[in-house]
Amino acid sequence: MIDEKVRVRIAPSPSGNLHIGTARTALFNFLFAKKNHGKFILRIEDTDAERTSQEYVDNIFDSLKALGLNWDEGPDVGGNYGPYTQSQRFDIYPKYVQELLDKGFAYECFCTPEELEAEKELATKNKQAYVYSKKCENLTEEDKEKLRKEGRKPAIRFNIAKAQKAFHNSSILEFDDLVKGKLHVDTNLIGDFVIMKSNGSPTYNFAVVIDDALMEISHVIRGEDHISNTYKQILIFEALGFKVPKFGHLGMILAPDRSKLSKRHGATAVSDFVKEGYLTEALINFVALLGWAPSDGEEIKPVDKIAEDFRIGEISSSNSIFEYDKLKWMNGQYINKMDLAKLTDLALPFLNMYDLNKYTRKQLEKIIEITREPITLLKDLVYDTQYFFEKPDYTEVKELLNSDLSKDVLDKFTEEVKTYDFNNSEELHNKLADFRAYFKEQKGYKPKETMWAIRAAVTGRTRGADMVAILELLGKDETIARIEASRKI
RNA sequence: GCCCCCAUCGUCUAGAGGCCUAGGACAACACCCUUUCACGGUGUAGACAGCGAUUCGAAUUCGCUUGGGGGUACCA
Repeated sequence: MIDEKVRVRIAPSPSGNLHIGTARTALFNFLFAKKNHGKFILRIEDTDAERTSQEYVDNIFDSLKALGLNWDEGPDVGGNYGPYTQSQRFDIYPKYVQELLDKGFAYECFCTPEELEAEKELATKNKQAYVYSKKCENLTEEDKEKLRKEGRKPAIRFNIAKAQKAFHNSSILEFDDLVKGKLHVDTNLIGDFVIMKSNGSPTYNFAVVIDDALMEISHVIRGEDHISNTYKQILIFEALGFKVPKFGHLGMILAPDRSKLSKRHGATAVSDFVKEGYLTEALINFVALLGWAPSDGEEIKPVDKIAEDFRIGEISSSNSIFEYDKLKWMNGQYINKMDLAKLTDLALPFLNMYDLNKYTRKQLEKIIEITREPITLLKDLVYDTQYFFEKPDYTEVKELLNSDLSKDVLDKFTEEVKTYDFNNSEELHNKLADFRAYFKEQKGYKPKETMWAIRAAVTGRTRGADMVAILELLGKDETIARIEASRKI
């Protein structure tokens, strides 16, 4: 149990729709906050105006909400530490840049992109690690004045060595990661990085620190791609006299081919998954299992139950591969357990190519109820419910319908069905059972063979929902019409 | 190139020196149930990357190798 005031955040950059990996990071932050009675904060990091768009901001909001990851503070709900959108915080950064400049932990750099590029090329040529040369570190006022007259605008760089020396004994910087344990790096290998661009906007590593410090973030839980940033950030926290938060780095989610999960692997954004018919409940549950395991072995459980059982130190520190098989299985589980009315609401939009007015709401719910079982995605419903809305297509079952067995069965069924009461499902069920039994005894036809013939005639399929329910939904007239149609092919 | 992280069945994982002839889940396969598909049930197959070291004893500790991932921007 962590006793101090817990404040965690998710800080997505709106340069794309909410990625499933970001959703997982958000989830773990959310779980950590819930478990420790802390606050979960949403901050939008839109410093890079070039790649940012409002559409993505909206997508992030909607996706997080759909997943049930509600935030306590954020751009829309506000809070005492706002604004929660980085671009609206631009006026607060210069003050801290100046402080770093004054303390000697930062300096102006007039290097041009070309000069920097040359340095890098030289390092590569000599097979050396590239580290910024610090050639602007000791520029005199005259030098700077001269450069400024040339029209050069300086960027501000952070002085790694100076900060390291001020707060640590050696050049090795170490921190205790919440999930990975002790992590370290030799700060000599970190170049003096830019904290404020020459155009006056802060860079990511600088803005995060200021924001996290001012928002009093206690624990930073994020992907391990940020480990190398952590060292830079720790040094800034220290140089500014801020309390350094605890860090926890999660393994990454990889595609089945072990590369970064990207668009070519299919859906990557939460909204893409939803469009394919994944339930947000299943998505969030599945993603929780990537790197974390429930103590009771019960894998299917809602987020609030997961939160009770969550311990950050038990998260796996390795990467995990995103396999769709288990997600699909889990989605199927959720589809079958979900409240029918709710599921119908979610399913109907997927069926908008059909004339839904053919049926009452009650009947539509019935259709969903009897077709939900074998599906793993909501969009599977399109195919599986087709014969309720359209005339059957017999091409797949032509051979079956023309078999002697089918002819026998349908000869008799055509006559018998006229006597059935379609408004009495129990009777219908019994009549069909008798019908199967009759052919079993008389001809030795297997029950399923008898049913195949009927199913094929009525739906054009050999697989599908419960026949009794199908017959009821279709009604006597339509059933008879379909059987007659099937006999003419 | 350099730096960092990681390493149990195909995949997600349990496992924190003897409970492990390594457990579960998904996927696969077989059988049962059954009006089909599915669900469910039962079962089969399937892993401690390799090599050293420590120890009476190692999946669990240490080192090396290999493999995978990440970082190396005036992107976030």
